[in-house]
Amino acid sequence: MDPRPTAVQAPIHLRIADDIRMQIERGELEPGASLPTLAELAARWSCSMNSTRAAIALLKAQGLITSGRGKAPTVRIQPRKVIRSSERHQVEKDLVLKSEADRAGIGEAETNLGISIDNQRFTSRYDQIAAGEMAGIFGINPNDLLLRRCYEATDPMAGLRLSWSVSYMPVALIESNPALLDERNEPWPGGTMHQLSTVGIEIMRVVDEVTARMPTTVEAQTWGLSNGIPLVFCRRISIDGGGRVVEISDADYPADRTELHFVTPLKAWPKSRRKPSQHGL
Amino acid sequence: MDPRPTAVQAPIHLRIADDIRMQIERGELEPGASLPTLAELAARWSCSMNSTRAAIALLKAQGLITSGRGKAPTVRIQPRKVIRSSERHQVEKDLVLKSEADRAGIGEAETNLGISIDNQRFTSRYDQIAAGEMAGIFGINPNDLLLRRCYEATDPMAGLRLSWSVSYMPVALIESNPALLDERNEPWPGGTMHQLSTVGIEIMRVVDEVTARMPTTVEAQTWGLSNGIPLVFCRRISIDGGGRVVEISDADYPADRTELHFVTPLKAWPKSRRKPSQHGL
DNA sequence: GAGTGGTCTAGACCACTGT
DNA sequence: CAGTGGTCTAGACCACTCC
Repeated sequence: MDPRPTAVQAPIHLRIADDIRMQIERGELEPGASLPTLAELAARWSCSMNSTRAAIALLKAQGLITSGRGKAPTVRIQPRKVIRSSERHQVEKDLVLKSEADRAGIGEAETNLGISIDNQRFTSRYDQIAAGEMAGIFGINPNDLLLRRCYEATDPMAGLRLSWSVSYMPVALIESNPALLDERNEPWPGGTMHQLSTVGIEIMRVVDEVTARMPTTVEAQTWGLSNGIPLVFCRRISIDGGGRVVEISDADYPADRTELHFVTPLKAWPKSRRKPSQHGL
Repeated sequence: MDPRPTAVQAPIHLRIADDIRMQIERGELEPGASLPTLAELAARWSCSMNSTRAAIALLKAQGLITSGRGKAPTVRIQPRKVIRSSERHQVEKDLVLKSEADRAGIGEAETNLGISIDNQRFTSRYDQIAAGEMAGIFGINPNDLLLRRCYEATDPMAGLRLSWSVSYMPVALIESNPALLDERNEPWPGGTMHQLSTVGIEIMRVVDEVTARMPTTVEAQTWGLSNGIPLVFCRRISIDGGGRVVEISDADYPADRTELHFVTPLKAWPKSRRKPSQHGL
């Protein structure tokens, strides 16, 4: 019944890759250590160099190693992860009540990354688009206008992207304060929460929707991602007291240097609750 | 100064892959549609079939297409995403107060996936290990024992993994109820929240730490993942009223069929707050 | 300059899909 | 069965690193 008569020998490049992966997991190859050269692997496994190339390519695609011309492949060194916590939502909301001096320099720009504000080149770009497919989330018509704000921070030295996000807000909600429609007012002290407060909107709930995907070739270049590193995609939906969706913000985070934290406080059980029934034993 | 005299022509396989990717993004190639064969691509781009293979392999590694022997590669069809919301934490906590009848069938097993409970084969395995590197998070000694509980659900028809998680709890915290140490009591009606309640522990805060990584070859097989699909990794840390870490739970989610939702309620501004100062204009 | 990995070719064999 | 993609080889040229 089983189409395979016995266990079929796995392809040579998979066996080579698996062997190296196990050496890495066992710690025999430490981060930063050099792997055998393609020629050495080919000799050891009695196969062509193209097969060893395929094995190395697979490990690169899995994010385990890095390689480049002229030098042996090395075990990938995990960069320190930057933590981005959902507690920031409350912090940003509280900031609205502070003085402009306190809010200064806490615009959308600086909140995106926890490191070296001085070494970031920050750009923001505003335009207006039809809501289209996003109309359903906002509960508006597809022809209604959204203000689209694109934010990007790059490292001017390396030319690499450090953060990226796109924000959408219905123009009808905010046009009573024309300053909100003008990108020349970026960076806005206090960020989006304060911007919305100027038109009487208070965010009461934030929903973060998280998934991941592989970057395209150009995205990998833009972020300076080595092969095999996914992008974590987070869509933040901000909702006001009336349950109205006010803002949607999409952001990408490189998985090798980012960890998203979400804190969920739970309501206490009533003091007078009956003791839960035992189970088992 | 620039080492590149002019723009260097990108490698042929990247140009082919990029061309196909743009066709997909523009909608000229719909999900499920067949791509040109390797031979057709080779003829169209005047290159060898191995180069077209490399292009197809790259698109597979980026999760855009699927391919297999004997048939043309096709544009990947995105499976419907299962939503796993952090609001479940509160739901599970509330469940502890319900009757055993209400709690029945809501163990760790069924909470992992939102679909077809009948078609899951569920396994759980308990053992005890030294805390080791996790001691720091729990605030215990590395030699102290942790109860490790491994949960896995598989589709008995396809033989594929549907969910997977590992939970760690200090044995010292729960050994006063020996039933908690015995895997034969799985599935426990009401799940971990109820188990902890039997030893007087109430979870007051849950922190979810989220990142992503590429699966290894065997993980891709186990989950039935096609190439280029990352695994979203979520570490859930459960904390009681005294700020003590009570449980750590690690889980993987296939990024192509999972979306993690995190809801953050925000505290209201005081009614008497001063009007925020305007900005710009 | 020697050695490395990256790119690319031509060609072979095999497993699998369709008809 | 013909046609497809998957695997694999041998060999070439190039860009890059290190000595």
